Amino acid sequence: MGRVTALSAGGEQSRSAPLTAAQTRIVNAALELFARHGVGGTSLQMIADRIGVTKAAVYHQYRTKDEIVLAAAEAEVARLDTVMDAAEAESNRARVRAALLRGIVDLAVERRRTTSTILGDPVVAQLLAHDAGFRQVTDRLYRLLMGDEASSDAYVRAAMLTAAISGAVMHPLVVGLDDDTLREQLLNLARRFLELREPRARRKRPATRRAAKR
Amino acid sequence: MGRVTALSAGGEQSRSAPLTAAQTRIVNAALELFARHGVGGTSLQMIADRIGVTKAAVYHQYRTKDEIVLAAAEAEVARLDTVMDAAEAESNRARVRAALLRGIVDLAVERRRTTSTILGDPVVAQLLAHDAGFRQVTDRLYRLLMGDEASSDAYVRAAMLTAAISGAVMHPLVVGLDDDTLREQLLNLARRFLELREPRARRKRPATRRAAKR
DNA sequence: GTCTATACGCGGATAGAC
DNA sequence: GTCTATCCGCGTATAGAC
Repeated sequence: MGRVTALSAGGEQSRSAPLTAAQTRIVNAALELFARHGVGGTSLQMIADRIGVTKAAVYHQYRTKDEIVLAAAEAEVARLDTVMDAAEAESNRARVRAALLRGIVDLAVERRRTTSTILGDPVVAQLLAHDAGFRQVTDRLYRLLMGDEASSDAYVRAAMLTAAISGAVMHPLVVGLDDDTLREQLLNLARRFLELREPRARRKRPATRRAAKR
Repeated sequence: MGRVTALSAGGEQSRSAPLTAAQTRIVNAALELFARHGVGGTSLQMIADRIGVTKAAVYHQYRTKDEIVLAAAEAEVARLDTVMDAAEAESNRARVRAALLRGIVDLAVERRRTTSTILGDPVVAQLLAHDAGFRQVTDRLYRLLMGDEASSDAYVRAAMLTAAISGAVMHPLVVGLDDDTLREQLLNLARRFLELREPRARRKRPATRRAAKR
């Protein structure tokens, strides 16, 4: 199971092409601006001004704004990849899922003003849906979460769980909560949601492991 | 509490100023285009072209694009208001919550390609956060969902539940599922998530009380 | 009350010089 | 790699026609 993926020393990104110095400057500036003004509210001019160059100079590095958005999003996604690497090092499937859940919640809370703003944008979602590297990461995530189950129940469950975590951290209802409280409650509820079993056997510890229904 | 709002014949909206004929045409066109191209990807020109007028004619009805987005969003939110009206007619609190949950899930699935695309947009969320009528609706929703509970657990729970439902319906994992299946699974899991109780004897003080002001 | 004509500034995008 | 110059579409804005 333990597939080792090569990570760059900077830890900035893993699969896509390594960034040049100029590109790194652009992506970092973009990440800060996206978090503050949203993706649509950030212009190439703002990015250029922040670095101290002209709009066309930025344009020379990335031929379109979408490419910048994609590069910035991939930098965030790379963090998820790292979390999965760590989780996958655990010994059995239950431990892997537990470590993964904790890692995801930690990540979501830690970057509740950054990642969610970027990855939550519908334009970004559209872009990432067509990105091979990103799909690789999400596929891995869903496989780790649901195992080999392919039922509609498993799909909906995984969709709800990821949507709940990423959506809750930037939800208006919880803006007043500090990171520690949010993380604790989120992990607690997410864990129990993931452990929900089919309504048949209600909270009755089954003695034997149920046969894979598949 | 059960305020009866006058609904236009089309059932389009409830609390804000009633729309003129021209405004209704614009909002309807905007809703279709937003669902297809996203909010940021829809220009005033597209809206004007679809109705068969000039851009300036549209601008004459709504002085800014944000006003159009707001009007369109409110038309969607009005549906939620109707669902809450129906749920609140139930006899006791448990029944109200059950009817509400079913109504929310039905609504989310029915408009899985419309509502979520519009209300999920961060720009729209920002706009709605400053809209009095919208906050009234969401406050009512959260009160019906959580009762009078004001604990951080209740906040996180409500945030996760609403995020899970609205986020799951447009999640890549479930695009292949038909509406009936999605609705059934979603309702089932949402119901059980809402019924989760606080586990006993599991207290670990965070101790550090930091001012959560941001 | 609904629309047209026209214009301004900004944003993304491109070509070519240094 | 970075620049200037230029293009077109977009949101915004005003004045006025029916």
